[in-house]
Amino acid sequence: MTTHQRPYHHGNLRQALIDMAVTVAEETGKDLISVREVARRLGVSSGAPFRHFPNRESLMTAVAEEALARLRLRVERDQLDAPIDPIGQLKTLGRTFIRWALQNPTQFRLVSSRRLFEFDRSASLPVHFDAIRQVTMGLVEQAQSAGRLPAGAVPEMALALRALVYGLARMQVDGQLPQWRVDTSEAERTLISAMDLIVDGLSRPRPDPN
Amino acid sequence: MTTHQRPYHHGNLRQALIDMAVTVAEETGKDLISVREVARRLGVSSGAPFRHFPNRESLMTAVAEEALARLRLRVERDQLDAPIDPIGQLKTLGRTFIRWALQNPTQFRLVSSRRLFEFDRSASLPVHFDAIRQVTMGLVEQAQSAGRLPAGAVPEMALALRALVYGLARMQVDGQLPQWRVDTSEAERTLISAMDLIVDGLSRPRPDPN
DNA sequence: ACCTGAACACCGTTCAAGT
DNA sequence: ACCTGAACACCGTTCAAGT
Repeated sequence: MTTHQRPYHHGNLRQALIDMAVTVAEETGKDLISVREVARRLGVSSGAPFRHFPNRESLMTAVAEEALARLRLRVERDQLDAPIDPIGQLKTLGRTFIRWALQNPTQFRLVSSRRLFEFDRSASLPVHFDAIRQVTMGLVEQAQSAGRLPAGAVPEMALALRALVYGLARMQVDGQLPQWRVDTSEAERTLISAMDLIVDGLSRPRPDPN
Repeated sequence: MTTHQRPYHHGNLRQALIDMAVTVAEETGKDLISVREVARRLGVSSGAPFRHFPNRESLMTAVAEEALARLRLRVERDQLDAPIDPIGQLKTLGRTFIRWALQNPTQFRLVSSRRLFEFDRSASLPVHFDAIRQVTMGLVEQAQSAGRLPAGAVPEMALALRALVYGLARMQVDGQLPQWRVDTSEAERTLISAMDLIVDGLSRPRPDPN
């Protein structure tokens, strides 16, 4: 009976701003979105976003927080179905990371490059980040004590393995794969198989159970 | 005898714009520099830069072209003094890349992320990029036929090794190392030793010469 | 409580006019 | 040939006023 005029109050503007920020970044291909454009696309005035976020940086922080929480969840969920051996679990971790990055390039860049907000000013970002890092280090440690990975400082090996998957994912997201003669359609396959190549090259055979 | 009033014509504005763009990016910590600020800092009008570059993107392309040419030169020069064996040469290549990235973070990000210009629209960027890629693949091939690296597709192994050093360098430049408990003062050492850990873990002993 | 819309100090880019 | 400076259509952010 009432005409569906947009109401004066939006209702859930905060979440809508977070979602629209990602959409706009994806559509324009620019990481630095315009708050005015986000507001425009949501049909609110240019000042409205600033009722929910003190500035653009804090809107970007909210986007990053949501994204990293999702990655952590996916890491933890995927580990439940992973093979029993630590090498297989490390590969699963790498796959989860690469797939998430390729499916959420905007959020991946935002969370990773941190140029659009202050990572440490967030309560949740360092916590989620560290949870994933602890999973990585735990698997490296297990693999080493099972004799499946060469000895060496755990944090350094974990850093190197993370750098490998981070580098692979970023090369794709940064558009470098065409220069490496990798077709977009087979990007994910190629990245995962490049990771496997390194992990398999590093890993020692399962010790004879006798 | 004449007072040193700034002359109407700058003389070498093109190069000055390229250099000042990097300086401003480094000082502000923002990759997206303002052309107006660059002009202001050089004491020219806001329109002057557009006599030398049709738009900001093309100024950034010029910065990237200069930077990548320098990296290529450094790669080629450093290879001359590298150890004779291909594993040592691969490590030297990785070191060159990591050091360059850490010493030129702004240019590294610009060249790598490519979000501020069109990589393929440049005549020189793809050429320099490919030169470095060919060096990488050549070393991988040599190492494999000497039995020092596990067998496997050369392009994939080269991609993986590049991703490793790219990832390591980017983690530092993106400010992630504090979360990995790596102190800034020892960043370079740590990254290089993480790379060595992987390359050593991958490499097979030199075959007995008998 | 939340939103509007004018205002301010910025941008990138253009272009007629100056040297 | 190269540079100036006003102009235009944008920004992020603030804030009095509206609902």
